Amino acid sequence: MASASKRERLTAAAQRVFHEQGVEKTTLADIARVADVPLGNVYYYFKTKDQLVQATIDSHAEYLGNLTDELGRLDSPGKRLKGLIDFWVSGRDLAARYGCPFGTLTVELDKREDGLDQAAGEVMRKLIDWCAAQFRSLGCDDAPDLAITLVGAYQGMAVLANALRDPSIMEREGHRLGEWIDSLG
Amino acid sequence: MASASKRERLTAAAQRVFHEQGVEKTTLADIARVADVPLGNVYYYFKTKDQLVQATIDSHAEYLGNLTDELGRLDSPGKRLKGLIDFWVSGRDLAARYGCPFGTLTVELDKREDGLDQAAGEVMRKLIDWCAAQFRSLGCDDAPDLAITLVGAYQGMAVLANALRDPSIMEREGHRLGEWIDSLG
DNA sequence: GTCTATAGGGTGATAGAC
DNA sequence: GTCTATCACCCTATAGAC
Repeated sequence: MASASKRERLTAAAQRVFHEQGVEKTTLADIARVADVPLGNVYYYFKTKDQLVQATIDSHAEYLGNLTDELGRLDSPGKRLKGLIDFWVSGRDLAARYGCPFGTLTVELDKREDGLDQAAGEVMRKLIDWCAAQFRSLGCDDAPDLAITLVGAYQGMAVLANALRDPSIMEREGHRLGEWIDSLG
Repeated sequence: MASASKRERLTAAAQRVFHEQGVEKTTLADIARVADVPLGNVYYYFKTKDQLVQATIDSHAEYLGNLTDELGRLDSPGKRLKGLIDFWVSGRDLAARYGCPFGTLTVELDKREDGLDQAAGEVMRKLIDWCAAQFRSLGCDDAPDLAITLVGAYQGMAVLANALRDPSIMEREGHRLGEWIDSLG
């Protein structure tokens, strides 16, 4: 179906350009050009720019859902958490240039109060809850706090890798987090 | 001097509004209104919007410089680092609503490549270097890495406190960081 | 469903009076 | 030094042909 394909191309383009330029600086013309769709046609698929932002949040949520589903097949909670860390580190070059694809979007949307900020926060909470479940399986009684520490460490290392334009920060911090997980199991 | 006062009012207004709304979404009219200065007059003090962004970065750098100078008077590196953590935690309510005042600015500017991104990165590096000096005084041989971990932990907790609109995250994480510092000394 | 043309509103920046 | 008026441009969104 050609229309579904165009919608997907627009969503993918929006996700990429929002990450590289930020939401506010990005124009619908930017997204239309990257998606190779005429500008006026964008409005057939998304009635407002905010709907493209919502589609981007949904896309991140779906991607994270698939990722945690896959990690869930690993046979121990420690392996699952370390698998998540490996995934984060594998994105170090992109994070060093444009920041965490989902974190920077969340930070930008959090300055608003129109619902899109909460939508992004819910996706973040879902990831934290998944981590907390793994820590609980490891036998930790302060699992929710440990989940905050883990996801916070990732968001923080992404901010610094981005600010200093240094992906190796994420390798070293990822390694440290891996040893931390091992020390808990 | 009235002109210096207006310049300061514009800088302070820019810093506040950039934090609350983000740089891209903020108009010069927003800043002029908050500073109580007529719109056209802004251009007498700052020839472009980017110069207001640069003034904001300089203001953050000066504030952080004053803070580390004050903390430097404490009589042990452990107290200095924990003093920095206390300062971070004391800003938890603002961070939960709008993120770290300097971190969110850096994240937004890092999507550019016009020099303002590097200017923000240098201020972040200065803070990390100060922390590294404290860890060195504590006798740690991987002081630079520990500094990255500490500042990264702060940036990360600020992102999560903001995304989840929960300042208590910064209290708990701040407490954890304090115990971590104690365990090193 | 697809696309062109354009409306309508707002933005950064400037010219020039005082 | 201070401020008003306004330009020139760009953006989101719509109307309507095909």
